[in-house]
Amino acid sequence: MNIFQIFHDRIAEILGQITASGRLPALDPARFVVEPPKDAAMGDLAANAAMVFAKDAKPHFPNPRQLAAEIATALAQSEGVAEVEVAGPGFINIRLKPTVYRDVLRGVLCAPDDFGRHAPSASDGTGHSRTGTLSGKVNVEYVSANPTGPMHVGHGRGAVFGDALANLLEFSGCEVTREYYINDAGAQVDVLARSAYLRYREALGEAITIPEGLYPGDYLKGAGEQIAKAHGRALLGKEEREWLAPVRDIAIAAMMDLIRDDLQALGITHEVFFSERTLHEKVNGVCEIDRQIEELRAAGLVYEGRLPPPKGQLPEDWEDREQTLFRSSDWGDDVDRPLKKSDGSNTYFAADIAYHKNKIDRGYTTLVDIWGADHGGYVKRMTAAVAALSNQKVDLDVKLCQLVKLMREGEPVKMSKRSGDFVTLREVVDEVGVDAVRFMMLYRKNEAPLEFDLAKVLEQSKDNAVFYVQYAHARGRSALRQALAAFPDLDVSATALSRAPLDLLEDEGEIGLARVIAQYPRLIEAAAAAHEPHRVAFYLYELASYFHAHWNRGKDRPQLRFVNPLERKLTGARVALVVCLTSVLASGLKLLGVSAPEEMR
RNA sequence: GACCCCGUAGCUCAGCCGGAUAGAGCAACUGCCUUCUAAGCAGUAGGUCGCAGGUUCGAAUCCUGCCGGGGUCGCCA
Repeated sequence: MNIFQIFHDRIAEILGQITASGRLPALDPARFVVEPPKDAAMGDLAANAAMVFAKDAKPHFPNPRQLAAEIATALAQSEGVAEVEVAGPGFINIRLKPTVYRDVLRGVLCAPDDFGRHAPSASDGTGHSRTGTLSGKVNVEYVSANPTGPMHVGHGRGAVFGDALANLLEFSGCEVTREYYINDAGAQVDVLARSAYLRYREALGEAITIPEGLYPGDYLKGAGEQIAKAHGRALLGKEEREWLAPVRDIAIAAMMDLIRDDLQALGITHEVFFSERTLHEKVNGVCEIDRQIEELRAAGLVYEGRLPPPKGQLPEDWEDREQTLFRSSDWGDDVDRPLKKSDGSNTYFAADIAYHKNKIDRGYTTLVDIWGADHGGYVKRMTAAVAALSNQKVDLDVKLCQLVKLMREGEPVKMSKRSGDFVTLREVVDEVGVDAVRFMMLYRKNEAPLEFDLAKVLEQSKDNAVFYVQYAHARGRSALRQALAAFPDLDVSATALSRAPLDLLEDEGEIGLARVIAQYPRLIEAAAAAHEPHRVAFYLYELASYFHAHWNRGKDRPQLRFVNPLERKLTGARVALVVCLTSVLASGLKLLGVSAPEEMR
């Protein structure tokens, strides 16, 4: 039950009636919003419809306040409305009867897991929000780290972000596929293979030194042993071109096992692992990438031509030559982009075109790619490509995650050079736990840089948002346990709680809590439409803070406490409220992939 | 040189397709509590929203140009 949605619909209906009376043109209801007012003293809901439509209404309503007044009058008759007033330049402020919040709470109690959820319904029109489509098949591609070593902290951010976004979209009614694009083609995996080959020789007893340019990490020892196990001494002394492919296969598989373990430690699983190499594999002499290029050429999107040299620092080996170009500048990119390297092989972009075409062909209506910020320069061409490939039918939203700066007590953590590596994601997860990592990485906009303080996230204090939110949940669960201790026969089943005398919830703090709870569905919809899971984290913090503040008032005023051994009915009503609260906290935490503990001890 | 992201309180950051007096936490200052409702509570103070224009009834939000920080810039993925 989304009260904001309900009143948006009602106001749209009233506007429709005014239109029918000939005093307004037909208007798009998606243009106005119903939102919580700036200040709770102004009421429960605020609508800006009269101001948004001021221009259209001018002939019959010279100023927005007059239109607002007419809407307000009609709205005052509406169910659940206590009072409507026009304020400021033309806001319509609605004060609700307390029964509305009781209905909301009962809704939560009856179906705690579904509050805020949008069923994957068909075309009832409600799947479309004002900012994005919240229905249909969505592919979220995230992590997609090169299979050349364990994940580092930066990868972790994209991983957590993508996973939470996927959860959020699923909860909002989309059919979501979580996908990992394995960059298992190209020079980097050859370097990996050469590095693994050294480890293979090492596993067979040779003393090795790892030259500059190869991966020195210890994590390749396992791969070396696997190669030794599979091939014995057979690969020793052979030419690289003989051992490269088999070694590479084993090394990549080993690295993917490593990465999958890292992801598992973060609670992340993908449904699809898509191998870039499959796009390069030739069938009857033609690979998927070439096939796509030729299709695009036939469609006039690919041509042979020259590119002006890049301004600024000119690459040393720049040579002006004719090459195969994708007409991305026709679709919003700055210049056309090359698809072939000088040696005739395909560029990464060419492979990515084929890959995204594959996703389009699998029937997704929205594609979301999660990339590191260093790939920012790549966004336009990919967006252009998807637009061209799908004839603008499919949306691509690329979300860039900024880098993570690891701190400890405010001091930057030194990157360990020990294994030729940085601080791995696994080390961080092992040190502070998956909940802290996930929550903190989501407690920031994706495009803002993130400082992650290893000491702070373990603090058990209000300064630490993870703790604060989880504590609110634990505290709520504890209240429920206390109620059961005071009234052992108290029925806390969903049906019983939904029949609790909620009209006894009269305190401003209780009503305020209900008000924030009622905002959850709206928050979810907005966060999902904007592809911004961080909003969920901030909402949870706010909800927790309302709860803690109310709880603290009970210290001085015991009559406000949730459990009162002398007041069975009142305790029942407050327990119902607390169950609503913990349900919403648990629901939001689940979307973020963070646990909702029963206690913090 | 071009493109992308960022610039909001001393610090770290929110601010939901333009909306009412720009918010929170930390730090600072002032009180309160010394608990059994568990790792404090309440309050005060603090901002030319980088700068300058523009769009409009209205701009932190949209547009343009600067300034500052970061990133990227055929044949790395």
